[in-house]
Amino acid sequence: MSITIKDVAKQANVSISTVSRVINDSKPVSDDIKMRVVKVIEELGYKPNPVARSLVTKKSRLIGVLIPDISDPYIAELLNAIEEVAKTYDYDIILCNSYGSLESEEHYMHLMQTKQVEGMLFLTYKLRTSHKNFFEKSQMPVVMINRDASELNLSSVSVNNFDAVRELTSKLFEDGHEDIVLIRNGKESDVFGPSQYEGFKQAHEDHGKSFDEESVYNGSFQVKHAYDIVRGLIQDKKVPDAIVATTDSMAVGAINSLVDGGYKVPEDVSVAGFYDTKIAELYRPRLTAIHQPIYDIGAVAIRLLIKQITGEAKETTHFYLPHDLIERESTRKK
Amino acid sequence: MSITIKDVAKQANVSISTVSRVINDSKPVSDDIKMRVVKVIEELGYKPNPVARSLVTKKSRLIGVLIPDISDPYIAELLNAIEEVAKTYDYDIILCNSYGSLESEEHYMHLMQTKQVEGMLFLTYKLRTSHKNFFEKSQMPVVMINRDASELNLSSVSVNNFDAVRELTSKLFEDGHEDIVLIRNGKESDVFGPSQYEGFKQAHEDHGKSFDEESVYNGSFQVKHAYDIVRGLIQDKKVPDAIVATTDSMAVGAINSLVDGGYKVPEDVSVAGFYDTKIAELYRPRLTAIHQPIYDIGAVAIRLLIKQITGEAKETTHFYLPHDLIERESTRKK
DNA sequence: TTGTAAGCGTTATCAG
DNA sequence: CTGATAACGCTTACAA
Repeated sequence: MSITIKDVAKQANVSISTVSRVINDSKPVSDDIKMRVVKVIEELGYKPNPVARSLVTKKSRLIGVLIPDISDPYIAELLNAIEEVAKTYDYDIILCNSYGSLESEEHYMHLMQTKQVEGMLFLTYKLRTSHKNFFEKSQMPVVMINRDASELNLSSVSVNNFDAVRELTSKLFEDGHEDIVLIRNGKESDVFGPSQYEGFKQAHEDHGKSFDEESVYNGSFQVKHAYDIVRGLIQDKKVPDAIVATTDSMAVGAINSLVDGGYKVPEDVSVAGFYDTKIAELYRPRLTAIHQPIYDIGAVAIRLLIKQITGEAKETTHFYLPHDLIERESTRKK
Repeated sequence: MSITIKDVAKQANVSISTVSRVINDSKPVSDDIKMRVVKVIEELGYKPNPVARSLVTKKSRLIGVLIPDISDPYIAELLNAIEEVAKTYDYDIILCNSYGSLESEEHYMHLMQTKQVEGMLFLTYKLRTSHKNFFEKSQMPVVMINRDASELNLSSVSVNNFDAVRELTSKLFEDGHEDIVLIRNGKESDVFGPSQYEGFKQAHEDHGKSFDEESVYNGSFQVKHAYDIVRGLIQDKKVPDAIVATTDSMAVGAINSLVDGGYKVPEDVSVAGFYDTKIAELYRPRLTAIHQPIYDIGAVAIRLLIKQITGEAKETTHFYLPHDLIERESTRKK
């Protein structure tokens, strides 16, 4: 039997409403009574029962975070930020890992509703109609990560993927590479796919290069996939000058494949990654990559969500956070 | 205004108790009434309010998971398992990331209590008295991960770290290495430190080698730390034949340091890791490492916890899961 | 400024 | 088998 507001009231010789008032300081309470109550609370070690509280206030102080893969280092770092700032606002996180399966996502979206989370952070590999429908129906505050969700009339935060890929590709052209291949997350996945694709194309245009659809490969987030794609390239004797991967681990997969096939990186082929997760610095050669302010993306997203929950933010907005091009050892000037 | 049990009762022309009964099928309800109610529930899309439910049943269907670092790949994989099996039992996870800070851990442990989680999974770098006190007071079911917690009278699951290090070190001796160094997580951290240390020592004894305290270095979970330790070794011209790191990323840090210092791995020095996380296969040279059934550890832990919650498991037990020695390219026979 | 009492949406007890 | 009704612990009008 835990100790309740009643116990405190009795012990302090006041009504429970008074106790409630001092807990929330929602209404004026005379100083002496307040002190008395506070003292009793301390003595008894009373903690308000959040469940009872939620029942009446309809607020759970819970935020749902729906992501496709916890073990993705990018997502892990995001989570660090989310968790940390949520804590400072006294919110807790309910974590849901969908493995990218739509079924799972749907399951969780409903769960969130019934669990009365106050808002949710959403990161998906592929955005679908059923997501859209859900967000429209449930009036729950949502912010989307790593994707511009203005089309859904949702707030979101990400880097500008178009610019990032364009910049990275351009840099490679400027370094004297002619034949560049893009390995991106499966065609299916259009999280940031479209604009990355466009950025890649744009860079060709910028440098007066002809663009060939064939130079874009659709991998997946799996390392092995990138590995296999490059192995295919080697077998077909279509090894390019440079490879842009839209994930650090895909870049690593590509490099491994190249090395296993007898090529040197960056001497024979330049390879660049995306995100700049820990492995970029850890792997040898160190990865040239687009650095994303991952922690900040998470932090901005959760703050934005909390503002929406409290009503401080009304309009939906999209935040683009700045990225950087970090040159390391996996690319070179020709 | 969400739809409640009352609405269903009214619509179906029964009392709310009847509705409650069909929801939980806690008591017999005649078939026709049951059908009527079910139908109304479907039509109205009624979902019981878990908060109200919790208030009366004192059950939250929430499990707290307290860990020191989400972005540690080992922990991320653990989380995958935890999350996945929790879902099948219809529990949700509240995730708390302490960054290894005791203060944070204490904060969260109390939070768990007030949030009425039904049980918790606990993973810490260092076990302290205040943890012990907490677990004793709160009668909450707890299972400890990666550490034998029998001394706290708590259930736990891990591999046998003593055996694992002993085996790995022995293998290195058998391969002809003489001078082996152990780089483990900081001395402070005694998660698995003591028994790993003992295992290392035991291997020396097993092979009739003299053991020198000096061959044990206390790093931290940080890659950089391992890197620096090895750099120090190089500067002091005390480069050993082989290095055992108690973490894959520490092994990578060690190798990087060696390579940057002009040594070849495994030609000059053999380096072995621990855990066998993704990077072991990704990095070149591929890491020789102790493989841990990480997913299984998580899965067993959460199942055990749930059993404790439901009362199926009464006794506290410690599970040792089997490990493997995976030989790859970062070590060699001399 | 303080207290009384009516909920919040369920489950559970107890009659019928 | 079914229906009132009392909790659960708290917030919040409404009175005093």
